[in-house]
Amino acid sequence: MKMTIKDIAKTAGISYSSVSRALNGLKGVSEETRQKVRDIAEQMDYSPNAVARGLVQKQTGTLGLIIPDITNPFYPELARGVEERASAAGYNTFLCNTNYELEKETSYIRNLLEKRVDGIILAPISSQSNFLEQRKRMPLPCVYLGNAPQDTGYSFVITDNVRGGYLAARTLIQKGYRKIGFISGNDGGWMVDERYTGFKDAMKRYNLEIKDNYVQLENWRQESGFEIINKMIHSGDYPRAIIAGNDFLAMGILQGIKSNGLKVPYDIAVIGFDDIPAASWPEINLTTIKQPKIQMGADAVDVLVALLGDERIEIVSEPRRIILDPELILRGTC
Amino acid sequence: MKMTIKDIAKTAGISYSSVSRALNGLKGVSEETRQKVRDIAEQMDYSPNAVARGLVQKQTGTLGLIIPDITNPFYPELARGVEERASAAGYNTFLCNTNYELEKETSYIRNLLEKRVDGIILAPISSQSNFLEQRKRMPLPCVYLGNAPQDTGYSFVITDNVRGGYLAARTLIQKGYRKIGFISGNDGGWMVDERYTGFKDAMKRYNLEIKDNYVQLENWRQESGFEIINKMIHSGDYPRAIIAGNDFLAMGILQGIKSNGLKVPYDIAVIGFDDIPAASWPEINLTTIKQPKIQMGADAVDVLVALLGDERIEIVSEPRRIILDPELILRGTC
DNA sequence: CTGAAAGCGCTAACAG
DNA sequence: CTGTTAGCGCTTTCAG
Repeated sequence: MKMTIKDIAKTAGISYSSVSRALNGLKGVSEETRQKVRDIAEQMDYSPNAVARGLVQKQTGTLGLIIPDITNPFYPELARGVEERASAAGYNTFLCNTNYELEKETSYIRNLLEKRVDGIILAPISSQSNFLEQRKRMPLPCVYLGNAPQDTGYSFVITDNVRGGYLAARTLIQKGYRKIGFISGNDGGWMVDERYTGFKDAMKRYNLEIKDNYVQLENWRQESGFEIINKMIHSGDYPRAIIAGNDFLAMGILQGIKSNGLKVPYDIAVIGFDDIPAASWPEINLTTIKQPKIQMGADAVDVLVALLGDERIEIVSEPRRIILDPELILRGTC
Repeated sequence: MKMTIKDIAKTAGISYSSVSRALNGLKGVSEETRQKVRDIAEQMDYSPNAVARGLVQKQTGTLGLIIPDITNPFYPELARGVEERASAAGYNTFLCNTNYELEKETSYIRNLLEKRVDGIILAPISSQSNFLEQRKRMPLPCVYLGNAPQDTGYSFVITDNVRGGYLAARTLIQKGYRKIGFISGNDGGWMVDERYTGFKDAMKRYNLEIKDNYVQLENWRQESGFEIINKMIHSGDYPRAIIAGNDFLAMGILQGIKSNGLKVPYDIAVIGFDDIPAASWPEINLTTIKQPKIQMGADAVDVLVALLGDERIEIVSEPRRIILDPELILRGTC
């Protein structure tokens, strides 16, 4: 049977509050009893009940990570970053896969609320994601990760997507490309808008025109990249360089280009976003704008923990906004 | 402030035990009061406290998933399978990344124990993984996933690795290859032994010799695949076909072969293991032995839930052993 | 059908 | 330094 603090107290012949003190390293016990208690605990293979503790302390030492799909290579690194940092900070992480379904996202939030997680890290699907818009406020400390509303009062950790878009475009422009296209998924999130804004900024800055038919905002499926570029090429009027909304899409585009007998980057250059692991494989070798994914995950935890700290001392904390720098990773596709 | 069952009771003017019954759909309340309670709960935005419930029921509705590395493309699908099924069964999943460190695995187990998870799904690093060997018994329902000891009394879900190894070898042999090598990581897990056994079986069955220098059991890093094949090729005596311990290694081998100016499969054929997503990308196009990863994850949850069911009715359950069929996925590398 | 009461395992005042 | 006591929010007998 599972041992409790009372069992220890009994065999030690002391009160169980003393046991609690001893085990938790609180002052108010002699070194002697402390050691005795520890010995007994060890020997009885005692395992403190975090559930009971959570009930009284109103802190569970757990947090929820909500992501669209762990199977999408962008998210594992994010998850790794948060899990690692969370664990180091004494938190356990609930993994929640929404499978891109808004409804699941909502139900997970409710679910995590019931489990009384201390906070939530949310990598949202789209801008409709926010619980907050639909109901009142998120009733729990929450930090947006990767994709976030910058104007509402929420904490977030993102990379500077505007700058990323700008960087991508500028790189292409400086390499001499003039006819530049932009192909991306469009889930109604904030991220795409930001990246597109950066792209537009650069084009404007260098007095280049953005042709409407060079811009396609559809979805994130790889095949969709294939099809779009294919259609562009067949139309006879296609850009000399393309910025893809993420690496996955870029890979589809790469395949589409090659399947038309064209060469990358000689006929069409491509630059992706995120720098998923595969981008660095020799077979792919994709130039891309890197997001520091593990860092982002870790930072999100730091932000959340800080928020929790504020809350504990009853401060209504200012939202913390962290915007990390993207990095151009030059490889073979541009 | 957070509402409790008592608040509801007060505003409804009834006892809080009735509220509990009403909310939990237990019999013993009139439809009338039940509806009233539900309305109030809804309107007060009541969220039941799973921690408190967990304390009394001694079930938390959570489970732990321990894996080496979510960043390794084999695991996300496993994780997806368990998370999805767990969620459907009413469980939340703690994600625990051991980063291939035995010590972390052990500390996570202790940690999960304290959190009073209902059970653990363990994708172990090596055969030393088992808590069980070191201490007495895993003090909690546990199912091994992917890599498991078949002789001890534990439940597990794996694919038939012996058959997988056999399948890989037979495929190669039937295609006419005679000089076949085996390159794999060797972490002291059971999986590699099983696959190698299958390989040996097939070679024996077809009266083929296994040359010692064609077998290299080192580690799982991709570069290691590159280096090993490189060395083999330079030695002048190299196999005409290679079975790789997993797809990642196979990719390294592929790169090594190409970097030597040799062609796949004409000069050397390659067959991998697992069928990670990248294996199906046109740029990789790797023939491989597929593990039904999502299925495995889901099955592991089913097994665990069954175990928990047994436990609840105080049955010492027989270990459940699920061995799934691997599948040959023929692509371009053999 | 409903209420009262005990208690899950622990922490946190409060006395001594 | 130590023990007593009162809950945390809920489920679950046990009476009524």
